[in-house]
Amino acid sequence: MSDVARLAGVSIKTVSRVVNDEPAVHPDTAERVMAAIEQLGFRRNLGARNLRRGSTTGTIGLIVEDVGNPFYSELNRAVERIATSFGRQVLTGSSEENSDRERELVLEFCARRVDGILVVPAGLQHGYLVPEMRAGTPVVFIDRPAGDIVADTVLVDNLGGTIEAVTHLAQHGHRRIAFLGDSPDIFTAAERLRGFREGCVRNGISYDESLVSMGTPTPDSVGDAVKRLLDGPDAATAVIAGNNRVAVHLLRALAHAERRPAMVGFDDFELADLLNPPVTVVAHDVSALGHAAAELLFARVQGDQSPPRKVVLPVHLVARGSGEVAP
Amino acid sequence: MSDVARLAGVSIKTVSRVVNDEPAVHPDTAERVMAAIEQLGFRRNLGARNLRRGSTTGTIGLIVEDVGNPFYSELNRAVERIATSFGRQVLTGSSEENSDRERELVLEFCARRVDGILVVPAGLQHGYLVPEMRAGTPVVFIDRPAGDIVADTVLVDNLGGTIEAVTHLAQHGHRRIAFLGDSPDIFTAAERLRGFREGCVRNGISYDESLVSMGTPTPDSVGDAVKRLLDGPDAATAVIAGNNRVAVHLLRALAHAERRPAMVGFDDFELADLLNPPVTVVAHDVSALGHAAAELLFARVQGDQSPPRKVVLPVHLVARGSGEVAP
DNA sequence: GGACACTATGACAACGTTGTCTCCTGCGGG
DNA sequence: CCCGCAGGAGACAACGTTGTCATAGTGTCC
Repeated sequence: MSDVARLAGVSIKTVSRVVNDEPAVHPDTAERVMAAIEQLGFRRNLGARNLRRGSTTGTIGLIVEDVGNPFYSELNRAVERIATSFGRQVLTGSSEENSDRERELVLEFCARRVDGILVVPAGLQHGYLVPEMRAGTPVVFIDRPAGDIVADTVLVDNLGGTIEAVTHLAQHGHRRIAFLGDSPDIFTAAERLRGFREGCVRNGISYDESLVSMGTPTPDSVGDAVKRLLDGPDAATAVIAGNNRVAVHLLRALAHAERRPAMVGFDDFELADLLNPPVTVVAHDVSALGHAAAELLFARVQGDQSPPRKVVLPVHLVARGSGEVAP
Repeated sequence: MSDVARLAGVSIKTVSRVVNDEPAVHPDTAERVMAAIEQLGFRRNLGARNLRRGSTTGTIGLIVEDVGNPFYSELNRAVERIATSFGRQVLTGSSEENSDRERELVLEFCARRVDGILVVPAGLQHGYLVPEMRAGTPVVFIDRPAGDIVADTVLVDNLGGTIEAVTHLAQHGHRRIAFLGDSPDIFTAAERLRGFREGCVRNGISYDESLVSMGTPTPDSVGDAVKRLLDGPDAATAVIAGNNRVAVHLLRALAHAERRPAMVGFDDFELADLLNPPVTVVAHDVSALGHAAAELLFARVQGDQSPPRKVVLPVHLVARGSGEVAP
């Protein structure tokens, strides 16, 4: 900046005025300054600016499990859209479902003085956030609630969605329904399992623990579960996939099975309608999730001091075929 | 920081020494300082630190067309992985295939003094980058080359891949092959079209322009093209989808067609193997693309001054069924 | 002609850090 | 007893900006 000032023959403050479009600069002077800026390729240092102004940094942080997972990337996109409309940039990070990594990312973002943080929490302990939140960094939890603090949260109706899935299968005559879920440490997985149990109760189906398999989904783990649950005289005639990754592994495991059970997945996914049979899912609007969370965050950024809010977005069952086959 | 200093009864410089793990601080003093830090919830301001040290900001920028597209989110993930290994954070942005937006994002990132930029360029003019690059911000182009400057670039073998696709179809007896591509303004689309033409020549097929349809893929545009190209006496018996989005729309358009042509897609996608028939694709390793680009960028960040490099990653045809049906 | 308003500009401090230099204290060796 | 040296700590400037205040010049009005 001082280089520009020297070249234009003005003071550094005048350069500042020009780059900030402040009034009270003579057009001729402004033009000289602009020319100097152009010539030197000057670009103002936003870091220094933010430091001096004590203002916001114009960035927000987004932490998800894995930015490469289509579910989270759609979320990322929705968040980015809102952030852009508020003139903010987005710093992203993948926690890899590891609470230490989550913490590290959050604190790193705080040290960078992001204006706010959106997080799909991996851990259950968020006490470390208290000082940051007290210091004025708003935090909104997405898809899963905070572990041990009260904070803004946006969720989907995991319970209701899974109940709906069970009911749908029951209405098509299924009495033995299996449930394949992610690790029960994950809120959504636990909640959906709860919904499964509740759904069984409501539909007069006796809840059978031997038809439940929970755990981080891998091709092998899901394949084994399929063998175990869908074989034998007491085999399940229908199966619910607890999330999109379970669903993918399940579909692959079933591809070469002789007898295909009815199936409903939680989370919609691309091409679900083109499979054979098309996959019935409990769908929810991931964009809306990101949208709602980001809107809430920016309300906080702009000073909203109301009590922490908890938003639960609706889900709806999309019947495509796989869930409508008889036992 | 001065609050911490006051509380601990030391100078602000000593606090600095403690948070930087500098030697020559008495253990007792350090402990007092740590306690004060804990009590006040102090977190050092990285912006101020970077300003003072004149060092790197510890961030890199990544600009893609759409962070929500699985192709780019996988890229994002690969980049993030390398960035993390170099202790950097990633700022992401979606250009939406708009060159003005691309420029805006790049300049914004530069103003934030990112250590380097990875960009899937939307535009063809990159002269605006020259001052930034001269000022020391390395830039690596991903998936598409820079328009009018020489710069590091990582591409995939679009030409070879499409030739391979045509050859594959020709070997299965197809003589009338259609090509559905994205807008020809996009480098990869143009390159693949060139590969299509070259593939026809090499396989003794007369290149028929009426079997080509280029343009931003939408369900309607692809649906119309399908009707036009796959109907009538001179209809194509096989079709090549120029990228993953064309492929998805194409599959949907073909789902209810009476006669299904053979098909090969460029870009692999999840569940391609589970469709009926499974989709043959020209696959490439998106992670490797991000990996290579990020590695190259960090080499530059760390001072590599060698001439700009151009890396072309290989592709390979994955035969799954849809490309092996006879005319 | 002096008080006043207004325009255009600059000097200087401050944002929160850290690098450099200086200072103080205690200790061991001559 | 004095000197030098090392460990521990602080004063101060500087990073690149911008907010505040001051200043000089130019009309304008009574």
